This record gives sequence, structure tokens and C-alpha cells, in this order.
Amino acid sequence: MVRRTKEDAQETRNRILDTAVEVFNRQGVAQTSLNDVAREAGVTRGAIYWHFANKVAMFDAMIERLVCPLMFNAADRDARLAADPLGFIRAATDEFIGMMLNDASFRRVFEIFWHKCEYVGEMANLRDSHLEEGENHIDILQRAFALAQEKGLMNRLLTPHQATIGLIGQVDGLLFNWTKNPDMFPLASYAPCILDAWFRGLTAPVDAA
Amino acid sequence: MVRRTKEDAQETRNRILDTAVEVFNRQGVAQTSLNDVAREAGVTRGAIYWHFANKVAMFDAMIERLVCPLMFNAADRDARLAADPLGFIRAATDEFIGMMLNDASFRRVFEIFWHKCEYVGEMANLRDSHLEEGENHIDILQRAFALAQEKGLMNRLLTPHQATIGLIGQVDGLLFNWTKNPDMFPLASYAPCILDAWFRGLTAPVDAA
DNA sequence: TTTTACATACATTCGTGTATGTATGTAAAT
DNA sequence: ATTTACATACATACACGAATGTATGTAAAA
Repeated sequence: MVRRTKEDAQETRNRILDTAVEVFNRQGVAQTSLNDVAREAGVTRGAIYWHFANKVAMFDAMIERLVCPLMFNAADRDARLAADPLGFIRAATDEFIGMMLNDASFRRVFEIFWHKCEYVGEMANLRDSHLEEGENHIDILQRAFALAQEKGLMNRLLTPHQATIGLIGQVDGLLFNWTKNPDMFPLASYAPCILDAWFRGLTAPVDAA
Repeated sequence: MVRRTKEDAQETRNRILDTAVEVFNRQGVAQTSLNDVAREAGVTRGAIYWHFANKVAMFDAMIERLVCPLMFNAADRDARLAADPLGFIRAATDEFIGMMLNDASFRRVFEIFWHKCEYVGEMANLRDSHLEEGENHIDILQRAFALAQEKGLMNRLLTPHQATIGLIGQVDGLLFNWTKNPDMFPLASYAPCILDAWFRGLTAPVDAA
């Protein structure tokens, strides 16, 4: 039973990528052969080599399919950012954490990124090429923090860029450690109050001393 | 020229492990064959299989050789912790960050842990077995935060455990992102003020409202 | 009829584990 | 002080599976 129509082919491609996420997550990217993916997807390596040049290209396609948090791409982004910069930032982080909690397939991809992948050679290049996306997020957050300072909503002990780096580090670190070992702490209940404390450090009044 | 004495053998073993760090860091753990390590260390696979059962055992030996931050193991640890809990915690984080900045071989091992290693199968088991070490650090920090609350040095909006998880997340996240891309931000100048802000969130007075 | 979307078959390379060889150290017997 | 007997510390060689990329076959779609 061979699939031929364009829709069928697209479905095959998606099934390969879905399967790749599962197998990568279970065996690691480097330890996974294209045959492993093919077998579990119910196709042969021929199908994989038809759709993708090699494993790295397949991994890249897996990334491209990722739906990024919506906050950063929403149409009314700049308006919301201007109206309540700190609220926007907090909503964006909550959205990201929420996706990690609720969207299993989203979470599984990040588990691969963080714990089941070696960034060397072509994989390192691939990551670097996707790094610009992250720089875009940094820019947006930085602008929001700058606006918050202009509005007097936060102190000036951190530059907007430092605040951005700090927040991203806090969020990434929490999610990294939680995905590494979910038994370490309950993310859903811990993240909100930890982030409350984090933002409290920004809004605390500065001693004149 | 073959080495025979015990000292020579130990030197060979160390050279293999030193080389392994370099090669793992360059090629990734999974992508590195024992032949790669042997060639660069100036021995054959025979030497490696003499000293280690396989690659995982070699990786484990690499971890065992790691000198952990001293703060947690110092003789006067509990005394310093009791005298100034928040100061102790801050000094411990500064020490860890300082080692990442100044000790290149220490940093290279963490680069492997975080970016050049897939935690699946035996490697996942190995990591889990070393996880207890981390739990010990968590216990110490948690006790320190609890003491700080008893002394009225910090507010009670976070439990000691939540504060611990938050701090570890902040530090790990900063170091993880910095080792991923050192050009992202200057760690040496950013870390102190970001941590200042973090602790400010703990010590900020709580609104009665 | 020509592509498309795969499956099948093949050649080659590479890594692992182990088995074996060997030169040297070392401790006890003589 | 030698010699003996064995352990140590590797190097060399081999057998085996496994993964990759490509070349080719093929049936249905367009």
C-alpha cells in the first residue's frame, strides 16, 4: 500500500517528523539511526531520504514546524507592550511556561533540545542559525523593560538588557531543570511565585543610601 | 615506549581523561569514538579499555575527577551558614560562577554536560546517579534560606525550597545560556547585578495590603 | 508519458568488544 | 644476586554488526 497523492505525501512527511520527535526523545539524536525512525513511522529509509537530505535536515524541519509562543508574534503586540510593558513581559513568560506544562509535543521538542542533543559540527551550525530568532525575542523584551523604566515602573539598577538576560536565564533555568527531572519541583505551582519574587527585585524601591 | 610503573599508569589514565574532555567538547560524546580519544592521547584503544570498561565508564570517571565548589564542603560550612545565611548563599553562587569564568577545564566539562551530551540510556542512568549530589546542595541552600527567614532577613513569600529552586534556576540558566553563546552577554559584569536584583526580590518588604 | 513517492538492494565505512601478543615491573624463591 | 613466576600496562589483530548514501526498481498520480 503506497501513498501517492500530494496530501498523502505531506501526511507521510508529518508522520516521519512526529515519529522523529518520539524516537529522538527516547534514544537521543545522535544515537538514532534513520532506520529507527523509518521503522517506527511505518516507512523505509527511502521515504525519509526522499523528504529530507539527511538527519540534520530532518532535525531542522522538526524545528521549523515548532509553533512559537504567540505573544511575540501577535498582531497587537506593540500596543499591548506599550500599554503595560511589565504585564506584557510577564504574560509572555507565563505563556511559555504554560506551553511547557500543557503542550506535550511542544515540551518533548524542548526536552530534545536541552537533554537529548549534542551541538557540535552541523548541529552547532544549525543551532546558531536559529539563534537569530532568540535575538528577536531579546530585542522585544529589552524594549519592554526600557519602556517600563521610562514609565517609572521599575528601578534602574539593571539595564534593560541585563533585566532581559536575567529573566531569560531564570525562565530557561527553571524549565531546563524541570524537564531534566520533573520530580525536582512542581513547576505549575512554583513558577508563579518564583517569578513574582523575580519581578519584585525589579520594582523594589532603591535606597537613597 | 611503554609505561609500567603505577605512577606512569596513573599519568596515562589522567592524560586519557584530559584528552577525553577536549575531544568530547569538540565532537560531542556520542560522536566521539574511543579511537578518537586514543589517537589524540597518544595511546591505542587497548590502553583505554585497560583503564575503563567503555565510554560511559570513562565519562563517569571524568565526572568523578571534577572538583566541586568548595563552599559546600568547607569545614566551617555550617558555622558560616549560621552566621550569615544569605551571605553564605551568595558566596556559594559567586564561587560557582567564578569557577566557570576562571577555570577553563571546569568550564569545559560543564559545556559537555550542557551542550555536548545526550542523556539517554546508560548516560541518563549515570546522570540520575549523580543527581543525589545536587540534592545535597539543595538541602544546604534550603536550610540556609530557612534560617534567613527565622532571622527575619528575608520575607516569607517564598518557601525555603521555592527560593532554592528559583536561585538554582537563575544561576543554571545564566550559565547555561552563557556557555551556549558567550557573545550573548558578558557574564562577569552581568551576573553580580542580576543576582543583586534576584536577592532584592527576597528581601523586599511585603506590602500589608 | 512523465513525474512523483516511495521501496529495495548494494557498497562502503566505521565503531565496538574481545582475544591475543608482548614488554616490563615486582616479589618471592633459590 | 639471580632466577623464577606472575601481574601489570598496554599494543595489535580480528570478527561482527550497524549506519550511511546512493543507485535502481516500480506503481500510481498528474
